[in-house]
Amino acid sequence: MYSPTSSTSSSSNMATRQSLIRPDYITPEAWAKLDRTVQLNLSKLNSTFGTSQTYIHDPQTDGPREPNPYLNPRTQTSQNDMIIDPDILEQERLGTTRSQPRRGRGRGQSRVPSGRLIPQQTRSRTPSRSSQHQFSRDRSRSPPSQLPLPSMLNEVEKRFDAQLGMLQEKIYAKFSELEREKENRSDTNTNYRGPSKRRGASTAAKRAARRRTNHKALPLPPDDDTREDLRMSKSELSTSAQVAKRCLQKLARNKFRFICGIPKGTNWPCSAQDREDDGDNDENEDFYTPNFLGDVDNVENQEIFAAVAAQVFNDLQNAEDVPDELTNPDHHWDKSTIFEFAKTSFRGFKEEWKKQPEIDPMKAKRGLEQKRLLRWSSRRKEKVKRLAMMVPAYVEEYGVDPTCLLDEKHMSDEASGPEDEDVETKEQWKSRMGSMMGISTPAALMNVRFLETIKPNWRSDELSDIFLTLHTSWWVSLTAKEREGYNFLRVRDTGRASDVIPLLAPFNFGINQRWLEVQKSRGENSHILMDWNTFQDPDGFGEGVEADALGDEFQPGQ
DNA sequence: GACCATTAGAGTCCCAGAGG
DNA sequence: CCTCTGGGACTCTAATGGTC
Repeated sequence: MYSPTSSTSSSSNMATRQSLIRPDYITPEAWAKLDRTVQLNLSKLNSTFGTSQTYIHDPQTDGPREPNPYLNPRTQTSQNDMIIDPDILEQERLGTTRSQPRRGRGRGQSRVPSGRLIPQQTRSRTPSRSSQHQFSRDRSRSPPSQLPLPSMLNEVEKRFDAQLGMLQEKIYAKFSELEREKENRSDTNTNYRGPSKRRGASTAAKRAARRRTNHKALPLPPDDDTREDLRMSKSELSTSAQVAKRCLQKLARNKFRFICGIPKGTNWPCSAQDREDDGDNDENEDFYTPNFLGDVDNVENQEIFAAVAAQVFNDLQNAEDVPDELTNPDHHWDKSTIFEFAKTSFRGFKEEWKKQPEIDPMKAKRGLEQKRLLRWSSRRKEKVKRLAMMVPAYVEEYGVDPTCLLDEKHMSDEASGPEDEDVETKEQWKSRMGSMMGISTPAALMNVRFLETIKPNWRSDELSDIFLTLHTSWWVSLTAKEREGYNFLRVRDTGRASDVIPLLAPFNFGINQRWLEVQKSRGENSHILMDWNTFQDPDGFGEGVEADALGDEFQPGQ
């Protein structure tokens, strides 16, 4: 790239003779005080990264073949490591010139002049222009090119044309999108005076426009603040946007599994190598394998995210395939949204991958424990719902309302397997449960499943009795047919108990005081038990019975 | 970003009833 | 008798939010 200070002359005289260009961010006073060398360097930087000063081409000092660098950016794109700022070409197409700094640019970046080339840092394999300039003296010692100058120029021109062709495709695609946005605007705003549709569009853009006419319009990028971006966190989204986000996330997740060839319920491979060693190479070689040792920034993983984004986005190009949840024009999402969702899925899959015994035995064990806790938790919640249904009957029979006692944390747990499979196998456990229920034949055992009730040691017999009364009342209320629907048999009083302390202190009467004394003497759970024995019994229960009896002459059990 | 607990929702299993 | 459908209970998966 030509710059005012990149004269072909290498003599120091030439350098000092050159007109040094003061960057406009340095005042003339400050400039005058600077060392000549510093001025030269700043001048070079200014010319390389942009200046607002107008440079008039002087054939006498610049040479007859050197173009004015700021007149036509296309003439400067013969380097592989440079790309054209798409906005520039877009402006050229529109015949407009940007006179204001671009929106969203930082202060320093806004100094970049219109029409300059921007370094393509991520792909650059050759030193940037500025660094080449800095080492121009070294370069001058390198052997001269074997190509004569006109051939070199032709070669450069060819490379430029090829690169420009690709860039134009991308730019016109973007431009077409902008056009579509304007079309949409013009539907609601008849005062729109933008370029007429299709005029000047390339063949590619026209083809794209024709394709679009057959497709359902996808959400456009937000042009104002009213559209909800599905990348926002769930709590920040409206209900409909949450539904859309869930839908798109699911599409990304399913596509992720699909292109990796790992259906739901299948373990993720430990590595690509393991997968190859697994046997059917022909089958596996078509699939991506995530690198779970890496994170979301890993190049291999990013490739997968990009593939997921591209394929999901492509799948949604047909109107028939777009789920209703994703057709709301008030929601914004695009390929980058799907890319982000693929990252989210990856994180989940990585956790899943880690929970394999061969990857992390401890985590695998913990994962199984988590699943068990989840099952138990959902059973406790279901139990509270059932007991709550029987409250009216309880009130009718005993005259007191037990609703305040019903909390999921205070329900006893029910296990569908042995406490420790290393001590007792599942079959042994089932056989033991069967014998307690009077079922001993293997054939009969085949058809039943058991839930072993675990006695919570912290709970008093009085509170346990109330829950049992409610539960029995619910069970009796069912028809024989309904009871048959519950194919789990509950086994009580097996001796299995738990010292797990609920994180919600019960009413005083609900506490097993002997257990509490032992726990307090140990001291290890004193921080959890701080507020235990501080909740006075409600009317009709525990000490509340006496108070209630004095007031209402009521006795429990009436 | 890892880890964990919680949550929503989908999947699975079993059964009953309707209809051919 | 077979198939389909719907419902309930239970289980599992994946997302989410909070904390570190």
